[in-house]
Amino acid sequence: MSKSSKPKVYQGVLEEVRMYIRDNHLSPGDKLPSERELSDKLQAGRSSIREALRALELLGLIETRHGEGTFLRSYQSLQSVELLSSFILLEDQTRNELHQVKRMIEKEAVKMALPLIQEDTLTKLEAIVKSSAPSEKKHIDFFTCVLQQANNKLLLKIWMLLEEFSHSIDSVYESQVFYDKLLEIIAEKDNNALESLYEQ
Amino acid sequence: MSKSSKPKVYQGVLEEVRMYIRDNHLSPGDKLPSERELSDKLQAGRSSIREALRALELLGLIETRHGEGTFLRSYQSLQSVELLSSFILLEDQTRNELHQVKRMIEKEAVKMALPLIQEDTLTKLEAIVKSSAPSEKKHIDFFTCVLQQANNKLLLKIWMLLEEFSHSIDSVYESQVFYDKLLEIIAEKDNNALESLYEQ
DNA sequence: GCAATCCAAGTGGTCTGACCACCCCTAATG
DNA sequence: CATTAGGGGTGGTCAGACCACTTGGATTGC
Repeated sequence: MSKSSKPKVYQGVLEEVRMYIRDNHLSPGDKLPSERELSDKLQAGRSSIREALRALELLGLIETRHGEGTFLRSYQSLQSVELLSSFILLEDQTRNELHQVKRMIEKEAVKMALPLIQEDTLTKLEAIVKSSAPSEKKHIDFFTCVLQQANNKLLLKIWMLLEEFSHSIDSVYESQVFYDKLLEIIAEKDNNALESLYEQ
Repeated sequence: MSKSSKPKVYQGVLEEVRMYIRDNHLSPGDKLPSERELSDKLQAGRSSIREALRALELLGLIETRHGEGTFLRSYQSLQSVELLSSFILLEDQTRNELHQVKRMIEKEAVKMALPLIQEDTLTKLEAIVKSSAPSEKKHIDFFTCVLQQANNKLLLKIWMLLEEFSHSIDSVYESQVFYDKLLEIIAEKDNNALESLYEQ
């Protein structure tokens, strides 16, 4: 007759830990009680405690240091994004969609970076384009640089993940002419030309 | 002399499980090997297996049914959203990045969908915009529809993920005027106007 | 023959206790 | 006084034991 399943211990632990953090006003960097202590206080087996802590760790909410303890951690790592993305990509990585999304991000990254690009970055990009490296490395170097300028770590991370996956699936990169034009567009900060370049 | 810490078993298990899913072409709903079987195959204690599975469960990537087994699950919602939001307040920087990326995807999704949008979809969007639903639901409905038309499941998933994060943290949505204009742009399939609308 | 029932096997859920590896601090050592 | 050895605390891992729940086939009763 029951509809909802029995709550699991580790979920209760998550709740308790959260309250502990709130009630003790813990800030990033502060230490949490040890696993054995939590096990004691919360009346739960150490393994259940660990299941909860491991989950929090994977989410990037805490950090454990062997021999030292478990510490609260500021959430900026974007760690969970990485994991989630990789599983999302597992499901149906149709080449076309992947390629389309990646290309879109690259285009928009350039657009974001445009107002922020300085002379030195430009020379750096130029060097990359003119180098004799394989087109794959060239591509990665180029857009890594652009994305850094775009000043959005989240976007950078997403792009790197897509890049990695696309690398293991197919390897379609742009032509030399493409990069030349792109460089020109960046130098002149021409938004419309950028759009047209990516139209094709 | 080693600098990087020893990799933990449960992290290896995560990797293995991911590969297992890929190599066996598992789809959402399919069953994973039992904990004991994994423990056997991967040469790891059952508790380590469980730490990995619990983490995946918290992320909403798998579902475990007592007495039945563990199943792959299509990404629906983070079990952990409340955790994330109540635990840590995202840094401003990250928050902005999130918002920026999400907005960018929405814009590009419209662009992708433009050539594919039919009369009936347009009426549907119109209904959403004119509805009296809270702006949050309106936003989600609107872009879910757009993203479906854009015909790129990957982008849809990425967007849903971001939307969920953003939802638990801040709730800045667009104004009514914004949607009206957007609708008009879609009706007229005006790419340039779209860019300008999103400039601000 | 067919339906209802029961039970054993398989699975997740949890706890306990035992080691190991690692970090830190302190007391003994030189 | 500096160095070192050791002990205690902490996370990391494993093995084994139960329990609770689901399922499906064997058994039973009609």
